[in-house]
Amino acid sequence: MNIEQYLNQEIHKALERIFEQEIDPKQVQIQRTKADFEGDFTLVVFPLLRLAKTKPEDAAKRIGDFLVEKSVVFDRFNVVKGFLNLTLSHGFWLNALQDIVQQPDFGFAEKGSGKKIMIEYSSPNTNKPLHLGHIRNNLLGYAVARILEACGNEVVKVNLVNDRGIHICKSMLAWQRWGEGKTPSDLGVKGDKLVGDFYVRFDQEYKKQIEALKQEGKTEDEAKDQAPLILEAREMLRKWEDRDSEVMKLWEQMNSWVYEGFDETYNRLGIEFDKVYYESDTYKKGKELVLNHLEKGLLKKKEDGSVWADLTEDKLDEKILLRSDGTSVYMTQDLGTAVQRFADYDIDQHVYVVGNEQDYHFKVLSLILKKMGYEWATQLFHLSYGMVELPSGKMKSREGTVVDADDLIDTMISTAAKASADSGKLEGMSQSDIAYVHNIVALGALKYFILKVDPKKNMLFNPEESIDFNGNTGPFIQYTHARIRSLMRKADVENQLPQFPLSIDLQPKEQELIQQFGHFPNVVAEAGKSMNPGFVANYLFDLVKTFNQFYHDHSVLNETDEDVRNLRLSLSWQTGQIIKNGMWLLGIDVPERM
RNA sequence: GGUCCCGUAGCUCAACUGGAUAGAGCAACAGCCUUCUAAGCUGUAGGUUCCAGGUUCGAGUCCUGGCGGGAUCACCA
Repeated sequence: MNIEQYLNQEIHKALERIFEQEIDPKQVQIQRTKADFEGDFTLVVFPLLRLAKTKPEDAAKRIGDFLVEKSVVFDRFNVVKGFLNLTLSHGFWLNALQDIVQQPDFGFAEKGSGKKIMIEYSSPNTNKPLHLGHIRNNLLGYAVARILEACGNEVVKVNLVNDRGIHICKSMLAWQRWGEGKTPSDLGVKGDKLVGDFYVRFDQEYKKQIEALKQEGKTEDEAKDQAPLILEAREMLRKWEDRDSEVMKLWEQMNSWVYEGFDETYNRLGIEFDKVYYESDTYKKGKELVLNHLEKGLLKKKEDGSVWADLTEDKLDEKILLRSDGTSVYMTQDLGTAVQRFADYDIDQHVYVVGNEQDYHFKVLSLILKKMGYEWATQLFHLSYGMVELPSGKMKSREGTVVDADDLIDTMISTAAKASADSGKLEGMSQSDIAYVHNIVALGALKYFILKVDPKKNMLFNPEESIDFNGNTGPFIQYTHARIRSLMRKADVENQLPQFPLSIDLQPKEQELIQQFGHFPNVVAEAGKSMNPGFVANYLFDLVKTFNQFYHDHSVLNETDEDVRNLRLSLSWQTGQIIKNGMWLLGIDVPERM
């Protein structure tokens, strides 16, 4: 139990005694007191006026008198309008710190107390390298997975790779024709880049053919439909579906190149999966499910043989589930995999990290499953996130404005290296240690920059200005951690913390720090509930600011009063622990030095 | 056009989900390196929270209607 929960409980009990009746916990609103007012926590008395039947000020005073008189926790109070500002005793704060220090993993709920949750994220196409949009997806998915885990849930992280379809055939065909048999290692490029390049090549050649056909008098649509390249690509897809051995071989080879490239990028980003699904294995799933429900009369078949779900009574359109040739569409696959995953893994919830352009898709998905009678249909959660926009607008591959994930990471690392060299703080360290620090600082900057923004909002990314290392940034938080670790080394208390006495005066900023320590579990819970890592990011920034403000003016090592010195060392150590834990939730490493 | 999301300082974002005088960081200006790491700290300046109504003790937050931006409404995935 953290500080806020404890106070809530105590005050709730007191209120029931004062008003001699049961009180809805929702009416007990306790918040941290605003900086401009005296006090630590504030009780909002407006919701209680119906019980008190007096003016707000009088009710607040009555409650304040009672609390201060009956409990040693509350030292004094003041009343401003309907706000009861309570100041807690020093003893309470010191006890709270004592409790917090004794819980090494504090903020993290006990394992096994929660639900089993599957989270799907990343989900790339194999014909394009990862770009900035994927980075937001990957970072969000990974951070949310860790936060859910910290909230006591068992989490299964999965990736669904789109490795089939006409777009893959385009890359394959282009490579076959113009690739001269050269592999990624022959050319010295990443596999995913190579395949992406041939996808682009296909498109270029395809356009030339379309132009040529238009010169011959065909319409745009006819030209698009009849160009030799597209016909060949379709033929290749047919062969793929017939498991033609030559096509399969090519497909497997080119995919393996892509996966190698993806894995490298995932590694650099520091993200991972418990299981990878491939659409080539799952794309037929769902057909049987649809046919079953067709028999039951839930779905209907049109004259041409296509199967539809009628959602008009839910104010949505009709949705096709099987084409007239009997094949599955995207929705059908997702229906099938959802049913299978809930059965195979016995999960309670399923989170999909997918961009907001698919809001409609997921709305329909859970609606259809609900109509099919699956109780867990309401437990599908679409973690919908906004676009990453550039100063020039949206990323468009045709205009070459796509920000490539690997290029971006490279840029970040060289920027971090330069900033680091300018400061000269890493002198004397080995090259590999220095490279390690540059790497985690660069990625810390990138990850924090993206995660601090509310997922559902579109966000702006300016690659030219790159990312700051000052202010509300990952490196600022990492830097504070490095300084705290340095302090611990110099004080020689790394492994055992000194005990501090329980009778010592606390400075306001010291109380504020302890308050923030106690708030951390709430932040983690809130981040889990709303699947918003931004809560954690912004909390860490607040904490670090408070720490820096205070410690800039107070030397710990030169402190002669041993009690004060021990207390401040403890507060520093604790701040370092929370930074480490909090950044871990975001998937960001913290260095010992930087 | 229907539906969904967004609109907060010059810029990028917060605001503990209905609480007090809307806060940070960039950028600008003025200070602080004999002081545990200056990737830091302290100040100054910057606001009709898109507009208009409504709900109530209280609205950036909730409801209605506008305006602006984005997404989506495929036998693509």
